[in-house]
Amino acid sequence: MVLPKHMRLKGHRCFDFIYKEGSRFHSYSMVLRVTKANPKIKSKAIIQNESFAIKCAISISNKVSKKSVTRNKLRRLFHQHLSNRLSKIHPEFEIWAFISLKPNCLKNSTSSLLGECDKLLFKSGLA
RNA sequence: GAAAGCAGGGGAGGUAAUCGCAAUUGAAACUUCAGCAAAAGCUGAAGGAUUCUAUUGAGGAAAGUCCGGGCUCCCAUGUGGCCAGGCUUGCUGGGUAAUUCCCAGUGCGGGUGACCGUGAGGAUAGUGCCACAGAAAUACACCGCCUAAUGCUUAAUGGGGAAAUCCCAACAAGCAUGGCAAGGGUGCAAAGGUGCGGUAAGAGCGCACCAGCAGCAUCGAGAGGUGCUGGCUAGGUAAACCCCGGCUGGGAGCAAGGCAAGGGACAUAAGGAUGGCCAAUUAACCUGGUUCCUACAAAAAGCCGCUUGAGGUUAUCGGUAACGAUAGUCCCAGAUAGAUGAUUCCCCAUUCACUUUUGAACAAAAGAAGAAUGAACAGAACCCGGCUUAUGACCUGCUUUCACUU
Repeated sequence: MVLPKHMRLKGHRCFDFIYKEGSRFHSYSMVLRVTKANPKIKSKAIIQNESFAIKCAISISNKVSKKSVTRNKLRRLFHQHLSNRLSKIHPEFEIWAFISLKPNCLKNSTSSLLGECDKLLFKSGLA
């Protein structure tokens, strides 16, 4: 299962913004960045008359694995997990979240990775 | 029956269900704009983080980015020829848009064979290099072999002489001049190889066979094949320079490039004008601000390019084949922080254990309730054609060798 469209983060400017402004939460095998949304940066084409949601993105670099198959599997795993956890939450304003995996994350099993992800989400106050 | 060789097929099972994602078609509602209308509203256009419906949704290598193109932009460019430069370009003929690719052959090498491999012009155009070793590497005689020739010494023996330490001839031995390239040794390589003859010893010196070269005849479209004759033939390296033949505008790559919108504004940076004005502080210096000049970007965000193409597929014809021609038919991913996933039951397939029958046993056949598994390599990013590398189970065809039976 993949994240639905309204929960995805898009556009290069958004990522630049979150890299600069986001508050960071570290763990052994990943980094979570969270900010409030910056509506100025959003693409003009998108008209915001919807209820606010948490927008997520995941970055898995080539250093994690050179094979795109394993990267795809990790991405799908995280997408499914995040959509299960965060789809029911409706915050008062829009929040952007961004998880980047560190190169050593393949040493852990998938269930422990998801556990780490839950801890970080709790730490940041999202869940 | 066994062991092999070659060529293919086929690649997360199913016209399954539910949920989810991407693209597209259609419908509905919504939003915006325009027009009409007194108003409610109606009509038209556009839009997408809405809803519903339908269709489609990754590979044989999508990979490596090693070649060749298409396409796009920049630079150069009148046309033709010659020269220079560049090219791992190099047996022959064909195929292709093109190639370092493919097909069919030739030569050479490997295999009992089916078959496989092949970086296959020139070393007699020239220049260079060949360490170490070895006497000598484009030239030789260290060891060795030889006394036929010439010279010298000794000289059995024979002859002459009255005799002599005399003279003549001379078997044999030794030495020198010389002959040899057989053998030894060195080395990747030592003046074609093996054998017989021949010789003082040897040597293509002669002969036979083999290798190479040249000429002639003949077969073939050609690379080349076969036969005859001749003389007797000097290692390697051209991925050393080079010679010969062939080909050849250069560069960047879809983040190519184009369009729309927006704009020389705001902001930033460095300096100059020994400029003007203002401030600290009256003048000069200095510092800061402002003005003017210069540079830079936001810009990888929207749309196009973008997937109808040297396309797939079927039939017929031509061709040994690669491939080509004609006709019919089909439309089959197009994302841009980047879509293909998850769950479930049934069916199917394989394996395991189970039952029955045949059977001494191994095993074979049938059966149906059950369990496990549904795989390896691997993920499109402008598009094609090749090459290379990775890859589990299964299936098909042709051929070879060996063994057995008839």
